[in-house]
Amino acid sequence: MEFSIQNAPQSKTEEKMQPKILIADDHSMIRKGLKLHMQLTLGYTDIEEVATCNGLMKELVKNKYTHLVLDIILSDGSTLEVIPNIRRVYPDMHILVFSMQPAEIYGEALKQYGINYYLPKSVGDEEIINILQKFLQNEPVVRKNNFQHQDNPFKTLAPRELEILHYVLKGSGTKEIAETLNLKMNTVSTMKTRIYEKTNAGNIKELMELATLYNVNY
Amino acid sequence: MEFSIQNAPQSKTEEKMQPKILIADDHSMIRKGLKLHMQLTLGYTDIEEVATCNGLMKELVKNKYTHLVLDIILSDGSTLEVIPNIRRVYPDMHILVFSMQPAEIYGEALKQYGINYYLPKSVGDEEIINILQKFLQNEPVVRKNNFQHQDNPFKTLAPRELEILHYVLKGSGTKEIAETLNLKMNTVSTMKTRIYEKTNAGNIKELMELATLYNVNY
DNA sequence: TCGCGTTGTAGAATTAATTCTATCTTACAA
DNA sequence: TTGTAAGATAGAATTAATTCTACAACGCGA
Repeated sequence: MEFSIQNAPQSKTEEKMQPKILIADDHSMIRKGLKLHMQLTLGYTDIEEVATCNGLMKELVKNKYTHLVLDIILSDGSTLEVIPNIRRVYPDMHILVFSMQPAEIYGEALKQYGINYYLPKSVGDEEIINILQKFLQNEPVVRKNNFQHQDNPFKTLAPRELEILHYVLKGSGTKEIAETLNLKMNTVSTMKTRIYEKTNAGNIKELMELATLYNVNY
Repeated sequence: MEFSIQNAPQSKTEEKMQPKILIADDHSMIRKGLKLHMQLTLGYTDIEEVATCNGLMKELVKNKYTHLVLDIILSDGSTLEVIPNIRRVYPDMHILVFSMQPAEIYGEALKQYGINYYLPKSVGDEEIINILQKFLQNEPVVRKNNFQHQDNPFKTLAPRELEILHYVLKGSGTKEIAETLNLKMNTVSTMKTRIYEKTNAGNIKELMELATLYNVNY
């Protein structure tokens, strides 16, 4: 995961401007926590909050914001759906995604959208404040990319493995797959093992998440 | 869902005591939000926080608390697992569960554990403060049980079954779950069977989809 | 063209998981 | 208050799944 490149400040004017911050999250306590923390600990005062994608878009046309803190999943949809629109209309907007999902899952997608700040909700208080501070001062965040799957992990799967994958993702059991494809169970097991190795998934859940992420419908 | 019965204050002494509050949640921003809000808005000052079940139990023996605010799922397990222990050792403890799960799912289980306060994270700021206030003043909370979703297949699950479900949805295997919860594999299997029966799910995929649909996720 | 990694397949051995049955407890309705 | 259902737990038997090993076929780079 690579989050080190950061948008340069667009102009002298903006650089001096106090950030105007908008938080979008469907949990009011997260919004309050972020807001109070930014106000009390970091000293930023100009902070608004919304709970929905709809509210987010409305608020954006109503006021000029410089920084957005977005959760991914809101009650009326995913911000992933609206980020491209936001990017189109406000190309200079600074966006930080603050989500429950681990960075590995959405990192790829977010990079494509030019999102350089990603903060998992699970990290500690100090780190949150630390990253937020950098974000609001438009400082780049350097992330150690201790492990990166630059590439779609499914593209290394052999044809038969993809076939097996299809049934696995459908929820079929080993025996059932073996019967359907006229194979021995150990054959199917072997291929399942290879699928898990190649995708680095640790269990069905992870495999399904990866498949969703990379749009592997098969 | 019926949350109207409330523990009576245990004694005159306790009634006058300032509540000593412990928050358990795995998201630091939720903890901070709750804490700051309780301090700034409600004026309670004696508030500690922990992130794990383990930390929760340790903190409970270290200090005498009167009120607990608990998320259900922490990184090292479900508080459903420790609530019975807490109840045994501290029968008078006031407990409020503050969770992402809809009340319909866990409500039954929590009622069995004598938890009378349930607060979904999705509700608004004002309501959170309102319920928290009542909780901390040991006032009963009356809930309108006008909720739909009679057909929610998860609401028929027993407490232990919900616990098992949690691990199943995480992708854990039967053996792993058995070891984690100190059970025999056949016990876990039996409960998995019941979960599948009650939810009418035919395989893990369907179970996960149902869980997503009904918002029963970690 | 040779060799080596990948693919597709299984046998044998082993381990994980389920099923079927049963016990004990508790809650609850008759 | 008593019988019955639901819940939580396993033992024994059985079945499903994995692992470890192997091997033939294919493809491709040196």
